[in-house]
Amino acid sequence: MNPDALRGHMDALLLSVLEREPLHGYAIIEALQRRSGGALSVPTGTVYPALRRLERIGHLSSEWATVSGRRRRTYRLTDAGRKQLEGERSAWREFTTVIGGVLRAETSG
Amino acid sequence: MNPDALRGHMDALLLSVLEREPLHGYAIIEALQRRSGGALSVPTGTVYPALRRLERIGHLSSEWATVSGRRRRTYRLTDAGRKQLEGERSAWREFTTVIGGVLRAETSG
DNA sequence: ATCTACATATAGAGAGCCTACATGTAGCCT
DNA sequence: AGGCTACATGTAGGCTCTCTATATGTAGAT
Repeated sequence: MNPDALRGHMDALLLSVLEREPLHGYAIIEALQRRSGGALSVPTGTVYPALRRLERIGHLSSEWATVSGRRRRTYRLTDAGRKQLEGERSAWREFTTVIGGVLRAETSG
Repeated sequence: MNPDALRGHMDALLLSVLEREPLHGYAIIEALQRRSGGALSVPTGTVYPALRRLERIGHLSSEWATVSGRRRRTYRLTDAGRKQLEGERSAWREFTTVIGGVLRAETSG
């Protein structure tokens, strides 16, 4: 998967895996990999900064926990984040329709 | 359309509009707009450098022409460009499948 | 002791899309 | 003559995000 292709879709992915339940960063990476059937291996250097950014703009909130001696930062969707996820989903549909339409275009012009 | 979403898909769009016939930059911009039903307004500052880049890596070739007093640089697909377009199309299908799958995921995990 | 899995974080690089600006022709209108 | 719009190409610089590489530390197995 070309990294550049993920641009602008990372937020949607992260919000999406957090929709059902709060997760910490490491678990989010695993969830993305599992849900994508192994196609998505998003590096920590991408995910952790992205999560912090999403928290900064109010789409996520986080709290620390210690589980069996290891510190975790667990993120959950805020109300704004849930609303944002809706927006991301409809943006995704529009995006695929538009780009897909151009790529498929067999008609004149 | 969020600019970042286009990242990594610009090449596919440009190669795609050049598939049937050679076009110059300005006409390419119009073609993208027309084919997308008005959704894509790609600025000249994006298109012209991108076309040059695609020529540099051998996916396009160009030649100058003067039409009614105005200079045009007309781009056409090379064989490599045509092959690349195939690759872009299958990459697009995989991309939408993977991301779409994660965004839609309602199943456990 | 050493290795792997778990867990978070940052610095810096790289790339590409955008805004803004620069340049010039043609044609229409006043 | 002057001004406006459409046509046509191009570059400089900014911005933002993703990635690579690196750092730090715990737990558990060998």
